[in-house]
Amino acid sequence: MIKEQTYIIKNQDSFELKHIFDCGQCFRWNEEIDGSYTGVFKQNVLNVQKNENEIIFTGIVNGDIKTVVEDYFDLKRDYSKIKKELSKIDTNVKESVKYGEGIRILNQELIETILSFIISANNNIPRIKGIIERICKKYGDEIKWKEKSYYTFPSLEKLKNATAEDFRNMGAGFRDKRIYETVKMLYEQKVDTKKWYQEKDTSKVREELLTLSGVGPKVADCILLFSDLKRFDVFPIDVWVRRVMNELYINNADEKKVSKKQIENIAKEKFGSLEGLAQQYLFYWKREA
DNA sequence: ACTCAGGTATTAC
DNA sequence: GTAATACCTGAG
Repeated sequence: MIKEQTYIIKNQDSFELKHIFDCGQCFRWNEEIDGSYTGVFKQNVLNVQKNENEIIFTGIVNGDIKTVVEDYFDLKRDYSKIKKELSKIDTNVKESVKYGEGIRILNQELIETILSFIISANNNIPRIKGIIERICKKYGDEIKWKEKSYYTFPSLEKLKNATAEDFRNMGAGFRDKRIYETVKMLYEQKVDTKKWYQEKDTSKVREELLTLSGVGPKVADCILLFSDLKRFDVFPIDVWVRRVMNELYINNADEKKVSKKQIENIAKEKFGSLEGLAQQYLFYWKREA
């Protein structure tokens, strides 16, 4: 049932709007003048507001809002425990965890995450967001709420007739062909995404992701970490992560000369199976602070 | 005018 | 295998 619903939770730990929506994992949440955030995911439009000790979720939601919120915001996971574990590693990680204590990794739809991060390549955030919005507006479903129109991220069924040129017209630039080809591959099921959810070995899923056009190592890791595949044993390496890892553990005078392999090894050794989350705290800390 | 931005694909050693 | 290079676009 799609209708306007409200859900309030009290005394929720590890939940800060800015940390969640501004830590680089998502592109479709925007801050309102009152400090709340509004976003679209799946078939939902949601506004999230945080006061003293309560968080208010309101919007047009498809299904039971409590279930939808708990799933999307990963509320069943014990972030306090994770943060405690990470804080033991060293003072740097401890400080980064403290800085981004309200981070939660969202359970975002796989297709949306794949295409969004293909668009993110060598691009900046305002522009990434603009391209995604235009694609949603053209191919997604409209949802009206409080006199405003929102658009869902389109299904493969909706996207399958779009040409590379169409994506170019959405402002995608040289990524047009990559989006087009990946949509085609996904639609024709050249990869079996359903299987990915059962596969325990993350590296096997990663290998298949890498066959998609526009998906390289960094984008693949972002998809594994930020989509509902939810793999924490990955370590997306971008310029910020390279910088912070070099500063903290390597100290090479020329940051660009630090090899990926070196960073990966240190990450695995120091952070183990929580490396993806460590990456996120470190990334947010270094980029914002 | 010129650099830069959550990298990837392509081409060259 | 690993190292350079081109690549849309628009904001600063």
